[in-house]
Amino acid sequence: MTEARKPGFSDCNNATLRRAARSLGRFYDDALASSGLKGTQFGLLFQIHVSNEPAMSTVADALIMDLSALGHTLKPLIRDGYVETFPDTNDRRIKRLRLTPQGQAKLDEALKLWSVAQRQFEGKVGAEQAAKLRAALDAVADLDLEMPTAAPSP
Amino acid sequence: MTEARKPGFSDCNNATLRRAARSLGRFYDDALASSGLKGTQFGLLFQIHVSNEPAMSTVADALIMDLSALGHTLKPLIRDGYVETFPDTNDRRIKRLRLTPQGQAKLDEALKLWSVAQRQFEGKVGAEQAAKLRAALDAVADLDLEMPTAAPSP
DNA sequence: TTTAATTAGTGGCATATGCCACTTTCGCCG
DNA sequence: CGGCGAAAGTGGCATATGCCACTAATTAAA
Repeated sequence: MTEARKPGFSDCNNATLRRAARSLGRFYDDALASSGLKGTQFGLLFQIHVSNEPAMSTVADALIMDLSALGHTLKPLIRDGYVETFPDTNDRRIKRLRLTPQGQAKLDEALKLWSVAQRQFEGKVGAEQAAKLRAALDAVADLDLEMPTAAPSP
Repeated sequence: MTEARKPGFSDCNNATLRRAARSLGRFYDDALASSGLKGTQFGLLFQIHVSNEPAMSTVADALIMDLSALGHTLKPLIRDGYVETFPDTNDRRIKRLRLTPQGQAKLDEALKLWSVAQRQFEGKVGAEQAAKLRAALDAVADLDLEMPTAAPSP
């Protein structure tokens, strides 16, 4: 036996990941609080900002997020006038996204707050280490995980 | 020139972590689907299982979760008869938690499904690597992060 | 011991996410 | 061309999480 495992911390990769996400999420949320944005909203605005008037499905894909979940998450941002949608000229199914001027301004404001949190975090764990962790997380996120369900392809 | 670069989306530790959590969460959720439990519920049942009739605040603490959030998350599990509460004999403020026999059975059932997912995951990234990642995540979760902008304590 | 400060939970409100059932469009055939 | 299956979104339902305001019970002060 290795050691007396502390009774409470499971080996579950998922549980560990969620726990860390809750912890870090609160930190970033606190940092962004004065802007009125949550960490997720900031991330979403940023993703739209760096994309080229992306379709909703494109953003959902990039963030590995359910399309309907994206739709829901987008609502408060549209309601508050930070994001607007407009139809694709070629495919009427597609709704493209872009930041409004206010959205752009809000993002700029939030970026300042974000960078403080980011520096704070990297100061604690080290920029190197943080980069490595992000790389590992991206690798995990992009894994092609599939449960060995019955009947793969007949 | 330290500037002139837009912080790539992937530079945000929080966004990267959430993205990975969404991805992995879906995988574990899929694996547990037939049990009717979500990954978070499984984790919560497990935490209660390995603890000794813990108080709600103890569980919330272990999972780095807001106490009220725990209360909400607990509701469906109590409603479905997997968890029950009972008052602490010494401190009437405290509500302790335990699994019901059905909860225990459901956990046993879910553990089988979970281990398949867990093996699947570790088969992809390697058990060593997975353990390292969990350690890194636990370290991040337990960091004492605080924004320096907080009011100076007199 | 009466009171102030703290701790444990609850309930309400708001966002975050997912799945499923539908609807509208497209693109691809036969 | 007409129909069919895939793709993009929407809306509803349910869980996941947090914060805030409030209540009840304890403990530390005065």
